Amino acid sequence: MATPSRTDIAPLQRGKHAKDQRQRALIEAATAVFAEHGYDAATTREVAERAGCSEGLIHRYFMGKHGLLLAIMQSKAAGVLEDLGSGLPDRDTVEAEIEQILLWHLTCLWDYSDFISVAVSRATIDPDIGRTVGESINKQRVNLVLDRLRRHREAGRIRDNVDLEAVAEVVAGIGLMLGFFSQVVFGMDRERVRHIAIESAAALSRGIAAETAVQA
Amino acid sequence: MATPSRTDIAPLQRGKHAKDQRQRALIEAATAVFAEHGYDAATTREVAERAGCSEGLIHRYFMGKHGLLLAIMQSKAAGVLEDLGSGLPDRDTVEAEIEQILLWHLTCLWDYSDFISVAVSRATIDPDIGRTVGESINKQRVNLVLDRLRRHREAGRIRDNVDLEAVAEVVAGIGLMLGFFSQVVFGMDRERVRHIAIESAAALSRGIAAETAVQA
Amino acid sequence: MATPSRTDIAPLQRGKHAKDQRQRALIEAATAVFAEHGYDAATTREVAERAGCSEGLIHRYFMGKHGLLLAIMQSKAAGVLEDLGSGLPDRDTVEAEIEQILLWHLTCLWDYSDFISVAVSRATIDPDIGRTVGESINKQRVNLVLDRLRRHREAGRIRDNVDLEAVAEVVAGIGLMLGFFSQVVFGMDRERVRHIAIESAAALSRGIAAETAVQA
Amino acid sequence: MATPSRTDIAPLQRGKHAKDQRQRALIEAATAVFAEHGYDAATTREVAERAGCSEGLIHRYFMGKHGLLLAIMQSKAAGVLEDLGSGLPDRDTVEAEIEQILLWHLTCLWDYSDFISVAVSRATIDPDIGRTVGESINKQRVNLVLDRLRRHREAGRIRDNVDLEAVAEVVAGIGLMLGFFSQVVFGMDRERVRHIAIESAAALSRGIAAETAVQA
DNA sequence: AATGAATGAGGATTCATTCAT
DNA sequence: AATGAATGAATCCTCATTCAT
Repeated sequence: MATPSRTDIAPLQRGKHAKDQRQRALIEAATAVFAEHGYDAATTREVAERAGCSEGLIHRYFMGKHGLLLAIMQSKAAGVLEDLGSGLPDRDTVEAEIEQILLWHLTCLWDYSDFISVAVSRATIDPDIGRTVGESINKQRVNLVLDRLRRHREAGRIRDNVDLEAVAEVVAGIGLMLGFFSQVVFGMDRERVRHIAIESAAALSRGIAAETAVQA
Repeated sequence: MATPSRTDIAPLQRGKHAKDQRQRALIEAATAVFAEHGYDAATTREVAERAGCSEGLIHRYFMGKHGLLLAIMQSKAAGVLEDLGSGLPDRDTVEAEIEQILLWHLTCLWDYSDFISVAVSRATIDPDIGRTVGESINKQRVNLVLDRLRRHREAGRIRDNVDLEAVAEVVAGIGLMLGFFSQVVFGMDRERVRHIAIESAAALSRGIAAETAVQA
Repeated sequence: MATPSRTDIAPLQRGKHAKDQRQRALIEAATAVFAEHGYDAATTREVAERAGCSEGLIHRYFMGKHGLLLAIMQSKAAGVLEDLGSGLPDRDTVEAEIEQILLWHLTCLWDYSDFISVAVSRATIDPDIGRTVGESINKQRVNLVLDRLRRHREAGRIRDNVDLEAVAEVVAGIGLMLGFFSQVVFGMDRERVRHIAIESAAALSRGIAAETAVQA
Repeated sequence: MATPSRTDIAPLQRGKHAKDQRQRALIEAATAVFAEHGYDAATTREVAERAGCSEGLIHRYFMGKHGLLLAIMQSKAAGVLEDLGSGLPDRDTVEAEIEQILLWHLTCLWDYSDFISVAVSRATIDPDIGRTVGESINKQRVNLVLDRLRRHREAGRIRDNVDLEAVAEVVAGIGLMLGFFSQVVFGMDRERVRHIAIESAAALSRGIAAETAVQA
């Protein structure tokens, strides 16, 4: 999946935008290697080898191993949120909306599982990473969910006495749990996870639906 | 020569169950140190120092650093589940039940945050740990939730068409999210987390409640 | 002395003697950087930066870092001896002669302290440098002193039984000691050093003066 | 050459005072290696190999390469001064006194040439070393010379108008010049150096002798 | 002719593990 | 049974040098 289409054979060209390409390759390789062995146990040598360039470049480009980790976080966090923002159409019911959000997490976090692994395993140790994960990734995800729920509330589909922010937090949390832990960490069957997502979307949406809606 | 006979203060006595005591001290120290720096970056030297004994013992008792990690997992996983099993009385309503479960997670995972940090950050890297976390900790937690929900279903308080196992999975997931990530990793205000737990218990219980219950 | 007269801003002109200028800049920069960090610890990058050109030029012009060191030695050794040869007028008394030589050392070695630092610290390690320092710098310095003393001997101002070469060696040695070690390395007060130079010139000249001279 | 008399064959014993022995061996080896290649170019690996122990010990004992350098300075500086302080009997004439001092330098600095090389080549670069060399080694040497000259002044053998401290500085300087630079760096014939020392002792002592003494 | 990007060999240092006491 | 001294493998990083532009 990484670097899917290299048109030419030669991986290392001298000039031009080869630099960007190599930085990208380094980030991809590092994401994989860090996810596999853990950041500390991963070696810059393996990263460089897998990226097809010399170790020195890691230090030239990213000012060391830790800089590379930071670069991963920035680059990937942006990627995740971009993916999340686009391609989720508005839904007519709260249930469909939540279901869509959860299913999106299943797909996206599966694709980004290496990155999430690295982020999660570093979040408690490295303050920088912790902040990035907490603020950039989690908060923005919650906000996105919140925006979507607000539309439904305004349409009168959500009870008045529900704390919408709390619900958004929970939905985002369930997304992370199912998308990352259940699927990736615990290796649960993906169909089963999908089912759980749909079930919980149903339960939760029923739980917050406006009372008239329930009766209808 | 070192500390030959300390009658009172001495944490290290010669005979008896001094061995158990030292093992315990080592496990406690290692939990803290591993949580602080991460398993790989943590040094056996610091662990030994904080436990007040020599590095060599780590190898004698646990057959190395990794063995110590395993010992932590076993020892602490048992502790968490034991805490969970006891002291949670049956509740009369589904909402109270779920709320109680979530609030328990908040307390317990806070107390065990070091252990959870270590477990979570190693789960994706170390297959042994991954299995322990997945099967011992997560599965048993889900089962415990499931048992409690079953009682309510049998009492007719839960809809027939709800997949109870899925709900148990979600409840346990929310517990982990709020108890560990929100509280510990993201440093969210604990009162706020508590509020979210209560809100989501309410929403979820409403969502799975038997229809008559809703009308009532 | 460095960057003697750049009339315009542009340091890098294309044609002409821009090459000489850059070589000179490189040598000046290298002298300073080598003196500051020591030859081995100094980096070609810093040299190039300070000279305002690219690292590659060091290899094109001097065939590498060591070639640059050699170029420094040649260039600066010539400079020192040139300064020494000129501008020291003949003196009427042995004392004035020796005093003048010593005081010249004080001035000149102060100006060239970077170069002397490099030369001295490499002399014992690098055979090439050792030879340059020993033969080019020291021997020629001694010879110059010797020439001047010979004039005084021929004028009957120096005892017959004095080994003039030995005295020349010692005078040159004192010059180096006071001019470099006392002033530069030990950071002794320059006025104090000057006083010592004058005192020792007096003592030494008395010690080698023809006996009649003493009685006079 | 170093460590000439190890009584037993086994170089590495486990317990007891093997530690002191290994520290000594490390210092000796490092002195040689640093003198040969220069501090920066010298490798801890070669030091360890030549000392017959592992690189790790350098860091355990001396907290790194630089600590080893410091240890050399302390250890050897003490050695030089100890050698200097003892075994120089009082002399009856100023000439004999100065001659003895200079000849002692020739012997001692020859024996310690590796150490002096290291000290001199680092003195201008490393502030710590510069201070040690300047204050511990040079100042104390000058003071020792000064003490001896004072005895002769009190005995009326030295002119009143001579600045004794200046003379001491010069004598110590000549000692370093001849003992280290002439002998070691420039590789001058040792007999020739000896001759120069004697000549300069004669000249200098005549130059500072009390006037009556000259007439006598 | 000059640049600056890339290399790769090599170095100090760290640390889990072993072993003699 | 416990210590702590010693090891040596392995790591991140630096930097002189080369090369394509």
